[in-house]
Amino acid sequence: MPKLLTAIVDDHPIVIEGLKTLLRNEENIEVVGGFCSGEDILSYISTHKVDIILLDITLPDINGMELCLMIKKASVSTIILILSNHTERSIIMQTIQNGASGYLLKNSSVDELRHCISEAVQGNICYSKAVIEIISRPSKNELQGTPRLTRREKEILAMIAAGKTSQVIGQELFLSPLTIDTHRKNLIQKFGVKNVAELVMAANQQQIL
Amino acid sequence: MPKLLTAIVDDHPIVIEGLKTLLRNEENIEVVGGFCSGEDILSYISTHKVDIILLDITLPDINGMELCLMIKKASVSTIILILSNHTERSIIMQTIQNGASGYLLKNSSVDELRHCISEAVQGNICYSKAVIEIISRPSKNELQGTPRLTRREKEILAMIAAGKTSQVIGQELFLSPLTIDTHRKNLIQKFGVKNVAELVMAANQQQIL
DNA sequence: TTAAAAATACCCAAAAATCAGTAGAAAAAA
DNA sequence: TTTTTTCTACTGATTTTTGGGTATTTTTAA
Repeated sequence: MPKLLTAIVDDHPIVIEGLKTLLRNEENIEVVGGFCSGEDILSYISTHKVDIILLDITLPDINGMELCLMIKKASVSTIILILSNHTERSIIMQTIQNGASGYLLKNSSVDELRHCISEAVQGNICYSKAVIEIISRPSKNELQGTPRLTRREKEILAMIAAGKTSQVIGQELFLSPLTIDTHRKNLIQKFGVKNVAELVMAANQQQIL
Repeated sequence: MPKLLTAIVDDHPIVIEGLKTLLRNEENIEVVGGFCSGEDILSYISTHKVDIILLDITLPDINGMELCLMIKKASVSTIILILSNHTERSIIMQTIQNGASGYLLKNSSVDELRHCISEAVQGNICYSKAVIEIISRPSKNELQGTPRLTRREKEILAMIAAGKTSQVIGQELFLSPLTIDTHRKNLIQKFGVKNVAELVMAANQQQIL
């Protein structure tokens, strides 16, 4: 079985060296290079085959999330594992959406890295424990500040967010536009916001929409 | 090693029976019951220990995403695997955020189900192949629909989303409110929407805000 | 069954947003 | 340096929203 050609992309050369050392003992992995910028890795993969890329989010020229997309565009079969210190869920989700096969924090154990690599080469998506916690956790936070909306209110909120005016909503629901105005008013009050722009924003943050 | 106590929640009894049959041969799994509603499973777990719940999204009384949260609130240690036909990424992401440990489509193979269960009991999050494709595939919105915004437009968009009116924004940026109106108009045009509600919604979906 | 919550509908007035344009100045790109 | 884009600002008319209320009916829950 041929070794997995692995590239490391990180703006800190020390991190690259550390990873190289850690992976030196892995039987099925061969580190083909360390790269400090998005530019570098993109130009490398245009001429060389790479099976796995360990990718940081913070890079000098381009952010790792977008780089993900570009790498995948250049080479679909290359597996990307994010190795980052960023703990925001939005970033994690974005990378996965952009084609990454996993996300690990930099303090992950070698075991976790090994496991994620093996899962990833099988076509799975794999997160380190700490990342799973992040993904699973914030729902509580967001749920607490969430006002309880009635069925009608949720329905109308969605229609407002779709850009419909009170008149239109009234027509579609066979209600008086004045009723919709009342619901709109109540929504704005429940969320403690000033207008629909802020309302839609808040509803989005609380994942109601 | 004790068997994993497994509950099946689905509004179609046939699906429950099918799963029971499929899992009958599994050495480490014992199906403790099939439940047709959120109510049923919630009342069951209040008095019985359950290790794994195979959960459908479509249920008569409550949707599976919210049920996830409620189950986790009632019993943190219970592992939830979603078994659904819904293929929208937003639903998949939502369940994971609400504490599910995996998501499989109903046409998944038993092998996949087995693999996901074993990953899940180890504390990992696991998706079936088809689901990974959905997660990885960038949505139409994201591929084409993101308009290029100027610095000023981004700035003003954020302020609009914060619920500020043109007057207020104008004051804060030392610009005429009429200028802000123009920017607002351009934003609405660039996004191809009708008003700020839809604008904020679109900006959120495209992760600009 | 009775109380509470939700859904419905209205009034008035002020504030804000939307539509449909034009247009000069400044900054960035070619 | 020229061209293009961005940023700025305006007119004027119309529509919509927002803020302050009230009030009846229908559901839902205790």
